[in-house]
Amino acid sequence: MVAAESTPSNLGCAILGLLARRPRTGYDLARLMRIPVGYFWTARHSQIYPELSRLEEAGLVRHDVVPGAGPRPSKRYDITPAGRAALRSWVASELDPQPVRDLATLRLWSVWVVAPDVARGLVLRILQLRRDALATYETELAGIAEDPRTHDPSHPLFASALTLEGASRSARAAVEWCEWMLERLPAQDTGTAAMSSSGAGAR
Amino acid sequence: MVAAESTPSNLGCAILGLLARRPRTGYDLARLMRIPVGYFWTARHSQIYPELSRLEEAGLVRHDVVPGAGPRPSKRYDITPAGRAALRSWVASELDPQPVRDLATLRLWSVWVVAPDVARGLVLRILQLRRDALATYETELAGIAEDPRTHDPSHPLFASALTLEGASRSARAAVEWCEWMLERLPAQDTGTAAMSSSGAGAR
DNA sequence: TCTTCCATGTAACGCGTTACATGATTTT
DNA sequence: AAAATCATGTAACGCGTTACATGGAAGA
Repeated sequence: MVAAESTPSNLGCAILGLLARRPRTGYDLARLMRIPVGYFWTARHSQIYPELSRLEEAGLVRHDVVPGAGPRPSKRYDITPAGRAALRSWVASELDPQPVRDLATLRLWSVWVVAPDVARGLVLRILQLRRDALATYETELAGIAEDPRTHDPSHPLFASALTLEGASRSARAAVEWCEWMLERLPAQDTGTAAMSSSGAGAR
Repeated sequence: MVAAESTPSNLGCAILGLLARRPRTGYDLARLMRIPVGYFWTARHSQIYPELSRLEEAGLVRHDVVPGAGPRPSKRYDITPAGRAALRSWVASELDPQPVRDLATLRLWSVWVVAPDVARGLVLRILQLRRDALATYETELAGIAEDPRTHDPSHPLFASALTLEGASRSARAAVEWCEWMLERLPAQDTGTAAMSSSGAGAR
């Protein structure tokens, strides 16, 4: 009844989701969109500032100016009741299947064109990336797991625990997959001789 | 030495990866970029046709005209030796960590703002999508698993089996995660009475 | 007769990345 | 003295999606 009611973009809803937890400056939001929201959705500050303007124009957020934090006055954004309603409606709305975009797997699709040791190098690199990611998620999950509020479905920590658990399981599955692939890609037993100078190993 | 040697885009390399397996028309490529390459990388025909022109200009693919297949003459594309070299070089090149973009998890991040039964509905929907995906991958994997060439690292089927195995494991992890979430989101025990007509179950 | 499949392209638009631009405070 | 952090914005460019455009053959 009040505003235009057009559902904001996914980015807009990501921002609303952060502001529903607590008020933030644009700079804060940009940092949080790397960690921890960046574990499943990323955005740069160059996207965030214009989006905040749009959300404000739609009446979903508002801001006041806090002079303290930075050198110049910062804008501290907060979600409005209309914004909260838009967020709820978005969470409950129909979810369509989403296209996947996974460069690592795309490369593996063509891994048959390279020598087995090069293939092994690629898999080892993917394994390293996934292990690093897994460690990050597990550390963060450990930091909140003790908190009993992770069991309260109406508390933000509940949702944080769910998403971190999902990220962990996904990364762990990827790590196991990489190890499975390495079993199928035996390290070169260097034939007979004449191969010691190769340089085939690392990049 | 021959051409400009600028690495083609990811889309270009995806196309080269398909053409390295066998010659195809643009239409064929568009279909394959839905299934099975679409399981980890998607592209529409409106992207593919211009990209084929760019690849041809760079000398990485060439085409001949086959009058048979369609109503108008079709262009049958094939990879050139330079294209094969570019593909090999891309597969072996340094792989950086890639941003994830997962709308389902983004929604779950804000799931604490909705009522538990709405949250359950979202998780059930995600579960359904992942189960469907898992069934697709497993069917396709079963279709090639018997073939001994899936064990030959220089055969395309080897790479197909790797990627399908990864997609399966990822989907299975997601299914198990959804089931884990459902345990934490008990179905509403409907208080006392007056709830028999709910319809809370299916979508 | 209508829809689907084969087959190829172009145009408009939106989202996301990279780079440009400025500048004070705090840490190294 | 230099670099990183806090803090906010704009501009250019590229990739991806949706829609526009055409049209013959085969099946429902």
